[in-house]
Amino acid sequence: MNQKITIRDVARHAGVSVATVSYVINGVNRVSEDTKERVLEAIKELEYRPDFTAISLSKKQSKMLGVMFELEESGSISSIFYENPYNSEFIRGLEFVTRNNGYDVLISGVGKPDDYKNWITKRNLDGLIALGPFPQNVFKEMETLSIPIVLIDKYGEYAKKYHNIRIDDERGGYLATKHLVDQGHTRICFVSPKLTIHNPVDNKRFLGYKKALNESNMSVDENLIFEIKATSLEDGYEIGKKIMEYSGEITAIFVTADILALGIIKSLNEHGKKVPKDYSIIGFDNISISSYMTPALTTISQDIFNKGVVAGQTLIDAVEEQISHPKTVNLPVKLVVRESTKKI
Amino acid sequence: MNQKITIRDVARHAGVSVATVSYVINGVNRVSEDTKERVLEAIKELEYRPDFTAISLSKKQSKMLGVMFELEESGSISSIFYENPYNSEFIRGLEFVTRNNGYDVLISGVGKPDDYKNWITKRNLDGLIALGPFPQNVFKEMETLSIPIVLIDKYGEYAKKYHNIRIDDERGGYLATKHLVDQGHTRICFVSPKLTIHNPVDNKRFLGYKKALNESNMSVDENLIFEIKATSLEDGYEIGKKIMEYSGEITAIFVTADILALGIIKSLNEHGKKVPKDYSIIGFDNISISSYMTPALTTISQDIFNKGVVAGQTLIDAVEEQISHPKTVNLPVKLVVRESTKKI
DNA sequence: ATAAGGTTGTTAACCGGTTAAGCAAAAGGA
DNA sequence: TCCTTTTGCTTAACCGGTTAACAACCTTAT
Repeated sequence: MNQKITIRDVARHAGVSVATVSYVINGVNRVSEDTKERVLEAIKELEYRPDFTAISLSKKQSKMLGVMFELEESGSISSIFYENPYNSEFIRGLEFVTRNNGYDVLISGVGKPDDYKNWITKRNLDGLIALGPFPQNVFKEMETLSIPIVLIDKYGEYAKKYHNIRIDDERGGYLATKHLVDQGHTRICFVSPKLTIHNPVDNKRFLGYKKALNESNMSVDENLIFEIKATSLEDGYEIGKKIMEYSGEITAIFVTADILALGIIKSLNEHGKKVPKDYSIIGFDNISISSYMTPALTTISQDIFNKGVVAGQTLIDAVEEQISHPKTVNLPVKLVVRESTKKI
Repeated sequence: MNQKITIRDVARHAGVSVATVSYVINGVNRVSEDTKERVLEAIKELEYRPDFTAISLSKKQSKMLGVMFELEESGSISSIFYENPYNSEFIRGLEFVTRNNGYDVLISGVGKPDDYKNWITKRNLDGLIALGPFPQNVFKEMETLSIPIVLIDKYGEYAKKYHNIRIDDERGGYLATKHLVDQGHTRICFVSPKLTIHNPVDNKRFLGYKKALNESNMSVDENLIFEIKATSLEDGYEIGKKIMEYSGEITAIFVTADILALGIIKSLNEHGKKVPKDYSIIGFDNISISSYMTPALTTISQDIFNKGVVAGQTLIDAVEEQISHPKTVNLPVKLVVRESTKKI
């Protein structure tokens, strides 16, 4: 390979010192128009491209942001991460804004306790986005990190220390349930990951579910709460079977992720049940395929791309010290009625 | 932040020189067991983590691999990239192997001609994977790059200079068409991106389509070739409308991507047509949702995760100089029969 | 005329690692 | 015994940038 062009080559070519070249590149106002032009000329002629690695080392910032989420035992990024287009769409929004600001994004998972800290330190990441659920202890570990952190869809005490981007989950839960209630349903399943203190997102949605029921003088029937292990097609399918095994009456299902709805519907179909004839079903997220399924899925829509954009912008602002105090952004949700729900 | 622990801290703490510490870390066999132990001890005590940035600078290798693909005009990564789970699944396989080898992967798009070269140089990427279609001139540009390159699903003269991972596209096209022919179909649509010299993948699949028809004494009817612009739900939907507008007879459809099939089916349904009653449809790729759609999609399956793994391993081998000459791997395809096709 | 300040540029240390070269002491060979 | 190797460790230059400190020159004010 032909030798790499360095800042020293440029300096020599322009007849100035390396410092001057550096100043020109960084827009430091210490150089005369005259020399600035000569330097710029040299840069162009030599096709000089500053080396990020060297810049990182001396400036102690890498122009790289990390995205962290749960990891499989295998050490592989959870297939669920990729299976659910929600995450892909988020990343797309994120990269849109980071790219336009000269940042690259690195994706990793939370594996062994110390792993991701290692990763952050080694790669000199400038900031971190925490996506998806992970064990509580990770948050404790995070405190020792000295880079800005943006949490996605997190609630709780620990979350207060960081920046937060989330949607109005309670309202989402409420809108979904209300829609079903308005259509005359009274036996409405709630399907979500386990409702624990560690899962406040779904707790909030559950709160909305409960609120809508209560408003119509109904109460939560514990038998209608179904728990999935992970947000995947497979898990949706499995929970669909469970629902089919239930002996009581069910006329509608509220699932906290569109992707789960797909799995559930397959299950129902295999049992000879039709949506929305036999069951109304409403999802959450409004991923792109939702409108292409048959039947098209009624769902609670959130602008996931935009969520990624806001998260990215917030993190960059924090990294570049435009903001210092923890900032929380609440994004709106709305009901999108399609074909999977109908009046009873 | 508490000062970063550097190799000099470790050296001081262990009472040796930095060189010795470096040798210990890199397993250079020049250090006595005794001092090695002291150094290791110091590393542990101080929780020292070598800085990749510094390593990159001096070793001139970044332990980062790039994934390059087409870019939207907006400068954003093509939404299609994320919309099609094919790509996500590939990346998942890729990251599985890179992660286990200490590499991180950076994703970018091909934007302005010079853009991605800039990116590669600036980030000191060790290797590159080229995914998805891009303009011919990019390949010419690539020649000036001095890092190993792995091409995914590429054919043609230019491809011979690089490593290639692909599947047996012709056989895929053949199997799909043969399946439909075996079921008694004679009026079979072929839906794919434009068949040009720049799109050899779909050309190969078309060859298989043609071969299967010819074997049964049928010939290609130009009217049954439908062209989509991009591999997206939206484009599938649009082409579905076109198919509905066609006045001649059609009983089956072969699409070169599952995601397109979803869009087409929606279109058909809106015109009151049912799959597989009115139309048999077969896809390509076997993405995860294919088996969860209604009807479940008959398709040509390729192991996309594995494709990512093989691509990653090949690139790493090339980077680490385990292989020098261009290597080509052909992965198998197979027919997966589900519900979207039936005997006429 | 001189001090003070602004403008434009250079020198050299530094970021945190790697590694060629050098050197002393121990081991091996004649 | 003396010379050559080997072993074990250190010194210092280097990777490609940034930036504090300094210097020379040119204005302007007093």
